[in-house]
Parts: sequence; structure tokens; C-alpha cells
Amino acid sequence: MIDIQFIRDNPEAVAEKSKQKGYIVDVSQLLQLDEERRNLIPGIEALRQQRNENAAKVKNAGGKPDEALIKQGQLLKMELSQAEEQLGGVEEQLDKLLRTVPNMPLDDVPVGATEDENVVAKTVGEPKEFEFKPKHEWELAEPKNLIDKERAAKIAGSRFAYLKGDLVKLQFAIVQFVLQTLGDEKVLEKLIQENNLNLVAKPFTPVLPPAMLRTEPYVASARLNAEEVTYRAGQPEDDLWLNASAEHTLCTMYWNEILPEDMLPIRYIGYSTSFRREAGTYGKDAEGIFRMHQFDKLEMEVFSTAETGVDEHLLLVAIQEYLVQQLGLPYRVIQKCTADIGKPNARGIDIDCWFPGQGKYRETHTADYMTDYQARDLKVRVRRGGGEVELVHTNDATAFALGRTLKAIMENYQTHDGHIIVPEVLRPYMGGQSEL
RNA sequence: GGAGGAGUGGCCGAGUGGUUGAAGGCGCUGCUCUCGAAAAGCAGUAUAGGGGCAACUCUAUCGCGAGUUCGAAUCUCGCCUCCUCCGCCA
Repeated sequence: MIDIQFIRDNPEAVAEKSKQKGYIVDVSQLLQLDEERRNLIPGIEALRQQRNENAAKVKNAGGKPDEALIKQGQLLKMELSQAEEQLGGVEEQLDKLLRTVPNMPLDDVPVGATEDENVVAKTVGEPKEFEFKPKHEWELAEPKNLIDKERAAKIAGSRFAYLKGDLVKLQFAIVQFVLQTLGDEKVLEKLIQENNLNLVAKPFTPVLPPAMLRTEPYVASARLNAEEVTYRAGQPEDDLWLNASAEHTLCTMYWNEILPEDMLPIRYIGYSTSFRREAGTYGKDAEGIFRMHQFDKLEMEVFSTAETGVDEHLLLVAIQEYLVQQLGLPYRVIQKCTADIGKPNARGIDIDCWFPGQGKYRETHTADYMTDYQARDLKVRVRRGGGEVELVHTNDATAFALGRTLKAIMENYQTHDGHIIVPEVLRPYMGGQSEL
């Protein structure tokens, strides 16, 4: 949620920047409701004060009840409940409207109306020239019996798969490699220095989070999207959703808490199976394992102070690039435009890896910087040294979405006779195995 | 799933209808004392919202929500969480 004070101070900018992100916000109605609310509050508080004083008088009147005072109290109670009902209505409308306001994009976010206006910030590595027609991952998997979508469809429907054999070992090798890398202060220090960031090299703590969460924290995280993305878990009365990313159970971890400043930055590397409805994507990426209802993902999440929020974001992008480079995958870095960064984001970066089967760069990573937008509703705060309480800044970023990463490795490392070379850095985690 | 018990400030803990936003203790901060420290003493020490240039002031919050009452931490109902016992279970 955005700061109402910011809207009061910058009504035009809020309308304009919301529009840039594709959100039409009725700022004047919002401010009018805000004013109504603030006009109603003093009256209610005065009534409450009278009620409290009246009750005190009844008590001090001694043993026998004073009928006049009790009558007065009953009257005040009625007046108060009417006024509170009115305020409640206004606050409900205001809250609803306030939630339609997206986070404001940072100044360097390109303005654009669709994802076509995203900007390629840089391209790293050259797509490998194959002396044969490179295959898709499903073609490579078939003879080796690494992916079984047909039986998965029989059991769970479309967009599910059984991953098997060496592919599974490869996935867990990636997991080990990432945990090792993000736990290594030397790697972080190097990336911090190379990018001139003003940060400490505190390593990431691995986390296995719950894969489900309740409605209330999910809504507060600004990530619940019941129409297109989020699966309900169990029956409605269970009030549980399947997380669509470990980010959703990580960013909500400190819901309603005030953290001591020395805890920050908190850097987590979470591993979780993620579930997505993929509504409205019928037929899109129907083949292979690129777009699934269920996939495993390593996700970075950082809680920081406001001052270091941007640098933490830049560090996460640097880590993403480092990880992709270590796997030897050609990629490009996309600076997402205002239309594509998402409602709670102030800035968003995608990394697209090269997929030889399609001959295209496709999205494998994303990095989101939410400033205090997400923390405001989640009420995740930090008590600074001087005692002031402030909202934290939140950042999340993909380390590896395993399905897409496996696909990228398979396609980029394929040989003419249909084998797959294991990237050098992963071999130690596969008992030295060099080929699938 | 069944039966019972409990949830109070950073922590422990008192409090079953009336200056209790909350005793007492611990912790923390400042001051006094000291060459310094400890000890001791004094003072302060929640969050959110409204008003005020400010000092300050008002309102709300005792797991969450609703209700009863002139008045609720305290009574009633629903929910959540934790603990104990039984059952089931990786």
C-alpha cells in the first residue's frame, strides 16, 4: 500500500505515475474520502471522550446509580455508534481506493504501455552456434526418459510433469550450488565492490518456508491473485492458498513485527515448490516444461532499511547475473518498463536466458524492488538506533526457477548425438558426472 | 478428529466490571555517585491515528473479530495460536 501522506502531497504525480503503470486512480475521490475521514474523526473522538468522562462520573457518584448520568451515557452510546458507522463506511471506501494505487516507479524506470517497451540493458555471452539444428528440451528428454508429461497429464492434467533420473540430480546440484554461492561472503563482497554498492557482505540464510499461507497475510503482501495465479488449497473454510513463489511466504514472515535494526539486512534464500494457475495462457508454451502449474524455485528475499533498498536490489541483480554466468548461459538483462514492473514494484529487472530450441531469449529471472509499499500493509518495521520506527524496504529476486533452468542447460549444453554436458560448476554436486 | 487448559507491554508476571495503557520484577536508556566500573539512587522506556509551530493533548489497542454495559483486560459468542491427554499419521 502507498503512503496516504504521499498522495496528499503529490496528487498529480500519483495520478500520472499510476497511469504510466496502467492503473487509473481516482485521486480526487481518494482525497475527498481522506478529507471526509479526517473531518469525522475529531467528532468521534470527542464523543468517546464524553463517554469516558460520563462513565467516570457514574463511578464517582458513589453507591447508588445516577439515572440522569446513565441516560446521558445511553444517549452518547447511540450517537457514537451512528458516527462510527458513518466513519466505517468512509474508511472502507478509502481503503478500497487506496489499494488501487500502485507503487510509484523509480525515476530510471522506462515509461511504457506494454512489455514491448521494456529496455534491453545489456546482453552477455553469445548464443552458441550449433553445427546441427538444436533440439528443444522435450526432444532431448524423450530418448533419455527424463520428462514424462503424458503420464503426469493422466494424473494431474496439463502443465504437470514427472521429472526423472539425471534431471533430478541436476536440479539438486543447482540447489546445492546456489546455497553454497549465496552463503559465501567472498562472492558477495566481490559483487558488492564491483558494483560500488554500499552494503555489508552478510550471507544469505537458506529457508524452507511453508508452501501455503492464509488470506490475510497474502492480501497484505499485495501478491494474492486469485483469478490468474493463485490456487486455493483445500476447502474454502481452510482459508489457505498455495504459494506461487517462496517470496510470498518469505516476505510475510515478519508480518506485524518491529525488527531491531541490527537484524538488517535480512537475506534469505528460500526453496519452495511454487504453484500457478496460469489462467489465460491456454496454448502458450504448451510443450515442454517452460510454463508449468508446479515448479520448484530458489528465491532471494531481502529486508533492509530505506537507505540500502536500492543497493540491495542492485546486488540481487548482480547475484542473478553471476549465477547465470557461472552456469555459462547466454543472457540479456531487461529493464522492465512502467507497464510491466507490477503493481507493488518501484523497479523491476528481468533476466532472459537464451533457449537454442526456440532460438529466443526467454524470461528466467526477475528482480523486484518494492520500497516500503509491501511493508506498509504487512506492517514490517524496524526500530532504528535512535528509537524511531520505520517501515522496512523489501526486495525479492529469482535465484533460479529450476524448471526453466534445467531447460536452458539442456538446450545450451546439448551435443550433436543428443547428450547433455553438465556445466562445470555443477559437477562437484553430481559426484563428478559430466554428461547426461 | 475427541476432551481439557491457556494467550496481558522487549521479557517474566499481577489483575474477573469502574483513573488499569495497565501493579511488581527483569532488561534497556539517561542522570547522580565513581579516577573508571560494579553496586545503589532518581528519571525515562509500546504501537497507531487525530489536533497543535511547539511544549503538549485527545482517541484506540491486554491473541483477533463481534456483542452485553453508563463503563470491558475482566462478562457472552465466533475465530486464531499454544500446551496437556486420547486417536490417527510421514
